[in-house]
Amino acid sequence: MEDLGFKDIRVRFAPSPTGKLHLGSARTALFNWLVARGGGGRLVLRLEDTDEERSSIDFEENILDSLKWIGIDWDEGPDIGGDYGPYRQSERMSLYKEYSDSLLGAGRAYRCYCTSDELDSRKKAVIEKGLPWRYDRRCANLSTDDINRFEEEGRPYAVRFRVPEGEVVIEDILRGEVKVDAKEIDDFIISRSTGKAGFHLAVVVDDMTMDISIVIRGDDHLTNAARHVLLFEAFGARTPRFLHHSLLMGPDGSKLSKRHGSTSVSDYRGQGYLPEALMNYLALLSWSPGDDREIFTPQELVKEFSIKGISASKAIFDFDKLNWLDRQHIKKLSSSELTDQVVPFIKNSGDGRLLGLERPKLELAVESVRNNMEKLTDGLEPLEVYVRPAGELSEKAGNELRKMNETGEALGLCIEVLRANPGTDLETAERIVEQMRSKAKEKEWGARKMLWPFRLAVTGLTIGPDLTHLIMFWEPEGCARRIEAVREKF
RNA sequence: GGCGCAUUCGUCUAGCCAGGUUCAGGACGCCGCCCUCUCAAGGCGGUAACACGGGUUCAAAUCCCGUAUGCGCCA
Repeated sequence: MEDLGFKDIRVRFAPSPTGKLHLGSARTALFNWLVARGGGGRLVLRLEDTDEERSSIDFEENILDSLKWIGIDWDEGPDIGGDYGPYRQSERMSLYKEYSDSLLGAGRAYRCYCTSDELDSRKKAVIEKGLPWRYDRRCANLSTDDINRFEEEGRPYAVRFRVPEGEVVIEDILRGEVKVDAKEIDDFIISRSTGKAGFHLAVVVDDMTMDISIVIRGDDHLTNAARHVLLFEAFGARTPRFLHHSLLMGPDGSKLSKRHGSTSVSDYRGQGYLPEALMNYLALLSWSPGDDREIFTPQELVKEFSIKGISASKAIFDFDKLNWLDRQHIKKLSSSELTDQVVPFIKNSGDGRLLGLERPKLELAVESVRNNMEKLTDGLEPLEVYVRPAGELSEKAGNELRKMNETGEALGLCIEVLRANPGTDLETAERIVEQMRSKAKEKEWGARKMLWPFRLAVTGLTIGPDLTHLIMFWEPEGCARRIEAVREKF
């Protein structure tokens, strides 16, 4: 991680608990986390829960759980506290009021008594003329008389920020200096008529009082950042550096949403993706180490990550690549680790038969279907081969067996070889397969003539794991019995 | 509508800042071949891009200016 010129890096991730943790948000959180962990900084988790209608404790839990699951931890937050708390905006309302009042007192903000109906009709009129609507500053310079009259009427008021003239410069790490003419910004509301803080004020007060040095968030806030810079300046505070990363898009190029399928981290968890694979994939969208490497563990990401490697252009979510990456991470797990990962999904599937297996057998079984897995859940169906009763053939398998000549003879030879080679290790299994091959050769058969009926008889299926795994699982004698069970039916 | 940001294979990207070594490299996907008892996995090969138009320069994916498109923000 390069030196960004900060003595103390403090970054923050500030989700609204109005939905499950979205992949896009997770990506934002990841960038923050990588900057913090890679640069010896601190990551602050802040909940922007001011929307009481839509916020819920369930979503809050989902967000925290999802972050933890994917491997992101934080140094300060609503669950663990910290020196800059509280970390829920709903608990910081008096702070916002204080700052809003200070702006009011300094003349940098003013009371606006316009009702939303009045605003709407004026807006409509302006737009009909084809002009861009901005707040018309009707209340910007109210006389004392006017104010007194409104107050006597008991009219509620919002507080608007008095946007000064001039050019606003946003120092963005990815995009350089982004300049916005303050004329483009209307006098936005910093405190609603309900007394609640406006979004922009809350964000700035929080970032300021929480001593955030780099604000890393989505591109959708880039133009909002101009408002924020103005507020920082009005408060006489140091403006943080910004990094606005690109947004996550769906395959059709629009913002990733439910239309494109699952969008929440917990959905992917449920579908059997490994957390390190999802993290790896999210990091790879918009970030590259500068060379050809693509597969990274979380630790490697922290080590290799650099802001310089982030691209400013859009990122389209590609399910195929995620699946491929998940497979790569599945390959890295030991049999035992992989089994640990798969077991919860077996439990979830309600198939008790597999759970009845002894651990070594289960590991063997799981190992044998590893190459069929893109996701952990992909292992479930192929695993069923191990709990099929002996002698039961699928329709396809039965047809295949009947189709072949000299099946009986082949199966007999298989049994012979199996019984001649007791043993449960891989070497024995390999030897058995080899001997079956040589028997076939002696008969001047292709290997298929021997091995295909063997598979069909032992598993009852036309697809399944490698023969050596089947032999190790049932052991030679078990295989022989399973073959006999099939022969009885012929 | 105004403003802002972005634009290299279908997708993620390397290269761009410090122009020539690039008729543009890697990965996913797709296609083909090989391996093979099955399904996979794996190996090998192929497909496919510098948005467009002007400049600057001996030379531009790389620098500058426009245009187009996409996305975002303001409502």
